[in-house]
Amino acid sequence: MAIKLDKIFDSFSKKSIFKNKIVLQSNYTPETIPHRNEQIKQIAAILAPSLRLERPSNLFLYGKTGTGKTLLVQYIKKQLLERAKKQKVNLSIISINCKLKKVADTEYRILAELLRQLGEVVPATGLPSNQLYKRFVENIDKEKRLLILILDEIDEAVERIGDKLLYNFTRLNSELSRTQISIIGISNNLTFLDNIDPRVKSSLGEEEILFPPYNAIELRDILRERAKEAFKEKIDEGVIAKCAAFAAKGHGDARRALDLLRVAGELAERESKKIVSFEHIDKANEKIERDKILDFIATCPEHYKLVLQAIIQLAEKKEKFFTSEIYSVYRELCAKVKEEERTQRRVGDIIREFSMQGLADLRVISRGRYGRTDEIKLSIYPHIVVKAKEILKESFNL
DNA sequence: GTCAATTCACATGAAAGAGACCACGGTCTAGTG
DNA sequence: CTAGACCGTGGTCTCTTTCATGTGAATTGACGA
Repeated sequence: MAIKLDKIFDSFSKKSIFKNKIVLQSNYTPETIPHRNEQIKQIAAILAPSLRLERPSNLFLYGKTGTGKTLLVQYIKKQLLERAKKQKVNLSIISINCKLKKVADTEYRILAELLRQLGEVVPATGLPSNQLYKRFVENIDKEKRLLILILDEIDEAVERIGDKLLYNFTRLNSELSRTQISIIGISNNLTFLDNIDPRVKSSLGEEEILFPPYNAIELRDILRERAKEAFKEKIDEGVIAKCAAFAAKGHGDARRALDLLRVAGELAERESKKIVSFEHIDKANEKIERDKILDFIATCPEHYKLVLQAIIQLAEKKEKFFTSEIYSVYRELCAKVKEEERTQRRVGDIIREFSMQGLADLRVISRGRYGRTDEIKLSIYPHIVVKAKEILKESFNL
């Protein structure tokens, strides 16, 4: 065993094809951000007053995933803080990602996370949230300063907990005597502002900036720049183009493109190749997809697995089927495994979740006199289904 | 033949409950001087 | 007298159930040509 591992470690450490892999990770902030000059200028102009301790307008950024919103805001945050330090301006910027599960996806957790970033110790649960709110207000109002609050992916949070908290935040300035606060909201959902409290909308959207998706050419520039940093050898232009094309086919998601390149690099490395080739991109694309799905399956709760098992069983017999069919197969499975069955209402939600995760295609169809139901289709590749079945089999040791 | 009403079989939404986890303050114990 | 163990209360969070309401087109049946 030891010898075997040694071998693997050797081949691994001997010749990495990466010079600096971090560059390809999504949380990396590069020196330059191509094709976003317009947005940088706008945001910088809007936030500039903060350096004179004047409250900048609230700002709302929206655009699809991987269009550089978060990246850009983090970049400007860094610059602003440096500048503020130099000019001795009491400026604080805290940013949280409202989507992070178990971190900031509820009202309590958002407040707790904010407080933590302000240096307080907050228990994970147990306190009433209005107490946290009070503590938050007290904390930021301790001394005169300007606070910029970056709420990343607020659309996710509002969907879960409503716009009450957001409303409170926008009204916060009237509660504060010393500190001024402004909010930067970031949303992936383009229509997010349309269905929230109009008071919040007008306040939060004092300034709005749209991030359009990158096209293939822009993606190529981004990739080329990062690849130069990340890899030892120069990456073939064709490979980069292919990567870009893959990502552009979606909706111009730069994060995806970078992931693709990184995983392709890892694959090439594992094969002890010096350069990344076309095939690696294809394989990487597949691997990312597969890992995502299998990981979800492996970690999802028991009854999700049972429902999925039911879907897979049905999919072996026919292509499309209805909720009720899944439910009856699911009930049989529950009986077999001696699990208490969930209601159809619940199973319907689980199936919806699967479709969100890209495991199934779900379409509401009306069969006229014969009712209305969901038509479901398994939408994972056969070779992944095989793996999925293994995982499922193992997890309820049938 | 046409057209609106009916009807089916769920979807979808809202609310609320169960049970796990946790903080806090009060009370009870045991150990100390 | 005091530190720590132990309780009860009240809070959040996730998963789930219950109850209520919504929905789109095939079917039905009334109606007029």
